Amino acid sequence: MADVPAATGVPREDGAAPATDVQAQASAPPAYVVVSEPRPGRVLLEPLDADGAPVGSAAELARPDLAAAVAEHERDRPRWVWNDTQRWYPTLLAENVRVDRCVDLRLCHTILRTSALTAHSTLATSPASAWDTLRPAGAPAPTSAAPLKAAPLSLFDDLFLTDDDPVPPSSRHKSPYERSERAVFDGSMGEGDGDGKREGGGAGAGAAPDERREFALQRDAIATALDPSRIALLVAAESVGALAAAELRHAGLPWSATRHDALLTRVLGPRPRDGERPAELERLLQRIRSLLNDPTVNPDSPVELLKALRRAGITVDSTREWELKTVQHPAIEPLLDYKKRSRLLTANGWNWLDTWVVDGRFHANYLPGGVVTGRWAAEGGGALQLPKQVRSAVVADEGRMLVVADAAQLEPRILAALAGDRAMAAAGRGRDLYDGIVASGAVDTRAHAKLGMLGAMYGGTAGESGRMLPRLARAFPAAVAYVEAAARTGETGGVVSTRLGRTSPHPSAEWRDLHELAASDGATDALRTRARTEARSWGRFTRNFVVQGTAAEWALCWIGSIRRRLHSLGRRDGAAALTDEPHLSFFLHDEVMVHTPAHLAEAVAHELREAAAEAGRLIFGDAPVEFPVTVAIVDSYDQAK
DNA sequence: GCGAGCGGCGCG
DNA sequence: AAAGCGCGCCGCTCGC
Repeated sequence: MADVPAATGVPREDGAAPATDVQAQASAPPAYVVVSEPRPGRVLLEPLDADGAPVGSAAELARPDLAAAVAEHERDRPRWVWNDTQRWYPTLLAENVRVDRCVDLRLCHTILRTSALTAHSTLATSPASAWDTLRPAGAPAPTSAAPLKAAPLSLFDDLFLTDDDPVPPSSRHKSPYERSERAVFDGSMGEGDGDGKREGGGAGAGAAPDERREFALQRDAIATALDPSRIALLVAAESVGALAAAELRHAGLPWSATRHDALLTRVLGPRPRDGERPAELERLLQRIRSLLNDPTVNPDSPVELLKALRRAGITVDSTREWELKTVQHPAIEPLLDYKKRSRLLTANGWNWLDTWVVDGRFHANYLPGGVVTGRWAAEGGGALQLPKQVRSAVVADEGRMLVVADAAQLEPRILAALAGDRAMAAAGRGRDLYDGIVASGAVDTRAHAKLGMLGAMYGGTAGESGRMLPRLARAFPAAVAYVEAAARTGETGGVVSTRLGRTSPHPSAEWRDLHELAASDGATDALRTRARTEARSWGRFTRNFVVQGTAAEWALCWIGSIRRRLHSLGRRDGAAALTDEPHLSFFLHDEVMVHTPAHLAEAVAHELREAAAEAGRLIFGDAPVEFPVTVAIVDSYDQAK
């Protein structure tokens, strides 16, 4: 059992030592500062040493004083430990306070509760707590009219009522967490600091806030994990991602409302009055109605449209674009044109512009960990679905440039590294991976290589994609075997994990019931067929989970490294605020955009490439897989390709 | 009149 | 060319 820390008097009442005294009293700067809210409007800051034991004095202050206190502490670059980055960081950024590092307890809790690497830990085996149901804090809407959902009720009020439990013992072992987290994201790689041990220390008596108890549980889970360095890197990356997400939202994507309006006017006609169709849509509507011989049909209604098409002798099963394209009929061309332009109006039209672009910026709300695989989600404005059609409205400020980078063939490269497939690694070395697959002789064209690899990673069996699979399996047996094994695990109800240990959810109770029923003696053929369909479907999910999830981990490490490098560039350049230095302004799974002073654009491009190589090393060590990025330095987003 | 669910389509 | 993974958001539909 690990040490039970000695009790230390931790002043926590009003009048406790102000934050500025902490450094004077402590022999060494705190490794962590835990941020909590003992009661509404008050904030408690508790410095901890590298072992998680209290050091110096805690300080309680009023919420408006937080930014100044954080800025003061930040000189020592502690890791800020808080329940939810989205809850604390936006207000700090609003006061121009940037922090280097944090532990996002909410996000890390989710990972550690479900990871196969920490399945035996106290954290994972304890009954569910409020940490399991905590939703990210609702971020403030960019305008009062913005349709962001209201912030969900905080569950932390409950947490503060149950803080009398004993503090769980933290591990005596020094986890690689310290080392890898610093090496990764602080630029201290190779400095070899942080190995000095301090055993014991006080964990405080009784009244520790839930954040500290949760933090101790998480540290224990990491230290006792099957492969601590992987899960440690994952939670560090997840947390730095949370910082980056808040900074991305804070900075926003530079957006020219003028250019956007010009684009809309070009495609749709002048902005109509509320409730009216733009002229170009009206024109197309009349043509469609006339050509279908139906003076009232509404093409926005799939039900009505389908009926009208059938009356006109067009037999289709849906009104999807790809199906309509197979039809020969004069009404089809204007109909597809209508759909295209109508989509622009409803998804990214004037209403979108009014709602989401404020003072020349689109402030997307990114949700780290929002996708089950570990990808980010986004809400509000469809940030992760920005159509290529409107990217010409993303324009750098005067004197600045956009540096756009995307990871080339990221997912198949991730698979090659995961599977240790030397042939596939070689195919991607120094060139486009799909070209390399063609050069290997496995398939005849780049399009086939891409189709085949996507099919292998998504579980496609039909058509061209399925036909490529046997060839790929011969040329790259390790890679194909890897995803096949992941699929098989899912089909039989098992869980799979990414490289760093994010673990897939278990199939639902209904899924398991269906399987038991189908396996029993009296099962009908129909039931068995359904069960097999469901099994394959879940197998496709787990198959893709390992690749998409590990690619997301790569992206988190990339972003963490980029963020550190850009800040360093900015400091050397004398920038005072986040938005003065080169900063991330957009993120899209395997692509980033940096908004930078023009004179630093080349340096930024260099750092983006270096960061990609660093991400590969962090996750895969010396595996001979390259992660090249294509970089474009442009004035507007549409120029990057 | 409200809201869950669906069809459709944008992104990776 | 139109299957296979992960999302968010729109307008419409349909049941309450």
